[in-house]
Amino acid sequence: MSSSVQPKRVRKNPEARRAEIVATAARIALAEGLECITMRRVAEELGVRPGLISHYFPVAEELVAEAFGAAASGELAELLPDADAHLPAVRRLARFLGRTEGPRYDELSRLWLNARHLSRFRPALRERVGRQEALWREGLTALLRDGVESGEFRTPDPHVTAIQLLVVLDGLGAHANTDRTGRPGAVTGMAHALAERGLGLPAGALGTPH
Amino acid sequence: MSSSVQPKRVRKNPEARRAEIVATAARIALAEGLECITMRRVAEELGVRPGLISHYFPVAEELVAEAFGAAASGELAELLPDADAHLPAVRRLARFLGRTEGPRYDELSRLWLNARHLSRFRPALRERVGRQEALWREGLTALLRDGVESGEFRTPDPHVTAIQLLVVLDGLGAHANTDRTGRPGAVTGMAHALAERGLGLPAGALGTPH
DNA sequence: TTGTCTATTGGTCGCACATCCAATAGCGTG
DNA sequence: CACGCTATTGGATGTGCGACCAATAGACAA
Repeated sequence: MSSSVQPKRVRKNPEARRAEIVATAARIALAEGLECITMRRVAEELGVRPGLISHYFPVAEELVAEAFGAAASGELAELLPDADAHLPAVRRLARFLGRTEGPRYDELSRLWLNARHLSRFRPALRERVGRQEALWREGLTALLRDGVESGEFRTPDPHVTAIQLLVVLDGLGAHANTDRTGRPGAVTGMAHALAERGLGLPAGALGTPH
Repeated sequence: MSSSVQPKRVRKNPEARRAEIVATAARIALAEGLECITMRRVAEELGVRPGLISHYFPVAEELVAEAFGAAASGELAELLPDADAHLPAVRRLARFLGRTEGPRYDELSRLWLNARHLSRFRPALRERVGRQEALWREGLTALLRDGVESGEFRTPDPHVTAIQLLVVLDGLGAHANTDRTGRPGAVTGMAHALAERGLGLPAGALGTPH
C-alpha cells in the first residue's frame, strides 16, 4: 500500500534530454525569472534528479544563458515570423508593434530586464544577451530595409531607426514593470509615433495602440 | 605580538548607527548591486558584527529598500539640485540631460535596472521603487512646468512629456548596460531630440550630447 | 564610584544552492 | 538471452545566506 510513486528511471538520448532541459529552463525563465532556474527546480519540473541537470550543465550559468537564448529567440520568431515575409512591410511593422502590448509582452520585457541585470554578474549570460540584442536589431532592421526598398518607408538609416525603436520599447517595458497607473496614450503610443515619424508615415498608419 | 586588531567595540546612538548602515548599504548598491547588500557584507564594511545589522533591520529586505531609496533620492538631488531653482528652465533641463551620460550615470541606470528587476520578488522594494519613480516624475514635471510658465517651453502636457523623457532615458540606460558598440549620435541624442521636439525648442537648444 | 540600561557581540540554527562522484539500472548490441 | 555501455541516481560536501538569542561591555546617571 505504498502511496509513493516509484522512481522508475527513464533513459533518453542525450540530445533529446538536453533539449528538454533547456526548454524547461526557458519556460521557468519566462514565467518566474532567470534566478529561478536552479538545478533542483528544473529537475523537479522534469521528474528527474538534480544530479542529472548538473551532468548536462556542469556549470549552472551555462544553462541560464542557454535558457535565455532559447526564450528570447523563440519570442523573436513569434514577433517577426518568417512566414510574414511576403506581407507589405507596413503591415508587418504594425503587427510587430501591436504585439508589444499586453501581459504576454510584459512577460518578455521582464525577461529582458532580468537578463540585462543578471548579465552584470554572469559573463556567459552577458554574451548571450549581446547576441540576442544583435539578432533583434538585425531582424527589425531587415524589416525596415524591406520597407524602404518597396517605397513604403522613408528614412536616412533603417538601422538607426530600428535601434531607436528598440530603445523606446525597452524603456516602456522597464516602466511597465512597476508603474502602470493610468499611462496616457501619448506614452503608450511612443513606439508607434516614433516609427511613423522616423519612417515618413502619416500618423496612424501603423494602427493605434489599444 | 598579536598582529590582529583588537575588537574594540564602539557604541553609538541608534539613529546615527542606523543612518551609517543605510549609507553604507546605499554605497554598496550603487557600486556593486542591490544583491550585494548582505548582513555580513555591510557589517564588515562598517567594522561591526553581522548581528548588529540584523538588530537594526530584523528583516533584510527592509534594508535593501531603504538603501535603494537613499541612493535614488540622493542621485535625484544631484541631477536636479534645488540650488538651481533660480536658473532658467532651459538651462536646468540642459544640465539635467547633460548629466545623463558618462560612467557616473551608468551606475545610476544600472541601479534602476537592478531595482526594477528585484522589486519583482521583494514587495518592500517594489513599494520604494514606485515612490522614487513618482519623485523623479514630479521633479522633472515641475521643471517643465516652470519652463512653460516662463514661456521657455511649449507643450500640451508637461507631465506627459516628463514621463516620455524618463522612458527614453530608461531605455537608453538599459541598452547601455550590455551594448555600447558604436552607438550613433541619433541614438545617444534621443532624449535631447525628444525634449526639444516635445517642448517646442529649436534643435540644439539643449546642447548636443557628447 | 557604583549601578543600570542597552548597544553590541559571538555564536548557533536551518535553509537552499552548486558541485562532485561512485554505484546503479536502462537499453541496444552481439 | 547475456553483456557492456552510459544515462541516471543517491548521497556527500562546502558555501553563503537570514534569522535568532543569551551574554557582554560601553556609556551615562545617581
